[in-house]
Amino acid sequence: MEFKHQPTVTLAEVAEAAGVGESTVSRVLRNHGSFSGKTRERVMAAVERLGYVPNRIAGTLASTGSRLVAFVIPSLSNIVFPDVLRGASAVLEENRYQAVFSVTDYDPGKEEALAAAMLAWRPAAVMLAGYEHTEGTVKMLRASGCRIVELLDLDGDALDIAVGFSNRAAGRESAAFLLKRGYRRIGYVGHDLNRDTRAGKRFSSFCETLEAHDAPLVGREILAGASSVENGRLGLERLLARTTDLDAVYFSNDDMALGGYFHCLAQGIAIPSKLAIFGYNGLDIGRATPQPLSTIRTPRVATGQIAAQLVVANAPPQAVDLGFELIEGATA
Amino acid sequence: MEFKHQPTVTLAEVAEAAGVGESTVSRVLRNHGSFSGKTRERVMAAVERLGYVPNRIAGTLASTGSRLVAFVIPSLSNIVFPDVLRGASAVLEENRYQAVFSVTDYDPGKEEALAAAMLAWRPAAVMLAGYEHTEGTVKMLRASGCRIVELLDLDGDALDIAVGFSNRAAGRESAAFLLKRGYRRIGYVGHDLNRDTRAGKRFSSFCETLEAHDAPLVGREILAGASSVENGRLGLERLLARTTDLDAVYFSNDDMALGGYFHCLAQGIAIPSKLAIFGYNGLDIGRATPQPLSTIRTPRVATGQIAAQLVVANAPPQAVDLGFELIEGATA
DNA sequence: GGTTTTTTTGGCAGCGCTACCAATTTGCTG
DNA sequence: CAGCAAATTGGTAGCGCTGCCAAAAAAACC
Repeated sequence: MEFKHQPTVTLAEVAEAAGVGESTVSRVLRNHGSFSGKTRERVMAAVERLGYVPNRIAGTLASTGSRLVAFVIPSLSNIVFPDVLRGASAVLEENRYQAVFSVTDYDPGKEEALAAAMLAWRPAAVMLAGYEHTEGTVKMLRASGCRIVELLDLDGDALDIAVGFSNRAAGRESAAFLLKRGYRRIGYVGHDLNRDTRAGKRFSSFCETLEAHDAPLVGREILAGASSVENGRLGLERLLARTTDLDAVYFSNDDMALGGYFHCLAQGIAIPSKLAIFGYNGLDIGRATPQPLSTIRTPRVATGQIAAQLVVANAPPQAVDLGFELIEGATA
Repeated sequence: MEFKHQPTVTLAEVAEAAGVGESTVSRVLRNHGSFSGKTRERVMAAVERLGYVPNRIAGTLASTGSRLVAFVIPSLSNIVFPDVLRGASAVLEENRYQAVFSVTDYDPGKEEALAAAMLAWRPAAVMLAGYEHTEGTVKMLRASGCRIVELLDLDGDALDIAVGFSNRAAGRESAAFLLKRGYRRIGYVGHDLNRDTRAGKRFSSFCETLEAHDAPLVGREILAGASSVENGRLGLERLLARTTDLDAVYFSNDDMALGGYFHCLAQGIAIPSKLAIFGYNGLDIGRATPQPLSTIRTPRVATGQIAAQLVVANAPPQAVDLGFELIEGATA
């Protein structure tokens, strides 16, 4: 079966059927401008009768400014981004905006290509992760005239709107917490940092903080793939095989940390007395493990919500710091 | 700062700058129709020079059929749906389609409203979860003339295309597996089944299978909220408090099952000798727990991929069964 | 060189809607 | 009931692009 367009009902046909002008139908449907009660009823009756569905493509083209919001996100596997989308989509739906998205796989080149494709839809705003974009991407976005929202990072200069928190501060506070608890021989298990630059920022300020307190990082294990529970488990296993006397390990995020936690459970390594574990993100699952995971809870859903609200309200350029919360947990 | 449209470069301006006609620019840009090599170069040079970004809104309006694919999904918290989106978006991006989405929160009324909003964008296809839609939704979709893809369920009649697997079969096989292992006093812990009808189908065929083998369900605990690790833990705790001598528990999905698993770990309940645990979904995390989770692995990403491929290829109506895989694991 | 083909090109009418403006109707005031 | 303001309507020119058609240019052929 080849695709066949149904004969679509147009606004003009509704106008005809209702015995009014096209612009009147348009006004009624958008509830914009003035019209009498009976006109409204006649139009609505015709709409109902014909099963009219407005064509937003045509509407958008004719009017200035669209109600599309474009998300260009690195991944859908990392729960962070579905969470952001979730927060944003609720707000956007309420305001009759439509979300469109594409996934870059943490590849800046792909980000540029996808951003270009997105701009072709003339969105009201483009939402991106963080500040690291190619020159081409920045130039394009700037030239597009649409709002630009950078999410989940505040360590840098925003192009327009930024919503999130400081990853550097998160790394710093994580380190400070471990030091305060008396850990001195600290290691790191993480995933590919070149791609996930926010994890990279956390890691570097984590290390700096350790050094500033004369307890430099003792060992690290960086795994090539994406973050995952299995990689966390594998990473900790490797790190422990190589580095002795570790008393705490910082993970690039909770997925990885849970992997490490499971490794300890499986190997009978006492937590936190023998080895402390600290994560990042504050996933729900970390609250339900036998020992709650020590981590930093990030405002992922709120980031999406606030970002969407600012776009809907067409707010002035600004950086909104939503902060984060350190969860002491029981693994560190 | 109020939103201000930049003076946008149009195709007509590019044509002017390149010294060719509008249709020639259009042909070159879409690589469609014929044009000479030098024309191509001149056009591309002008595009580059002016920083022209095609307007897909206008393009879609002018041509027949759009390259938008609409997803109307129940949730972004349940990893199932991000996984489906992930699979689909890769295929769609390769084919220059654009994904748009909205979230129903498992509310059929909201699904209807959002589907209507989606149709206003005249998508090439609408992708929905499962078969349970309101009469209004079905009528609208049918009338729209766009492709309809129902995902993750095959127990029912497809409107057009369906991609997924049988949830009833999954429930049946889960029960058969537990019975084969010798468990006879089996309980269930699940989340709200009215909303998640696919979980409901699994549960009912699970129960039927147990009854057919003279080992009817011994107890159940249904939690009001969404599925989550914490609810799974809480659910199992409640069920155990009420029902004695259970030897196995079936969970509505892996999130819930992990919660149950953690409860057992925390309470020192030996798995599987004292209590067996069986989940559903086959999340990666279940492979990394000290004892791998016994579960059914569902082809979530593949569901998205295949669905997208069928839409892109404009395939005839069909139901594609991708099956599932029973993971024996070590918890049952 | 003169045709006949084939390839390349430009013009222009929409796609379905919104924004603007002018026309019409209604409501009030004195 | 004239006289004017306010509320309601319809007409229509685009929005930026694609698809069709006919014209022009290039290539192929006798």
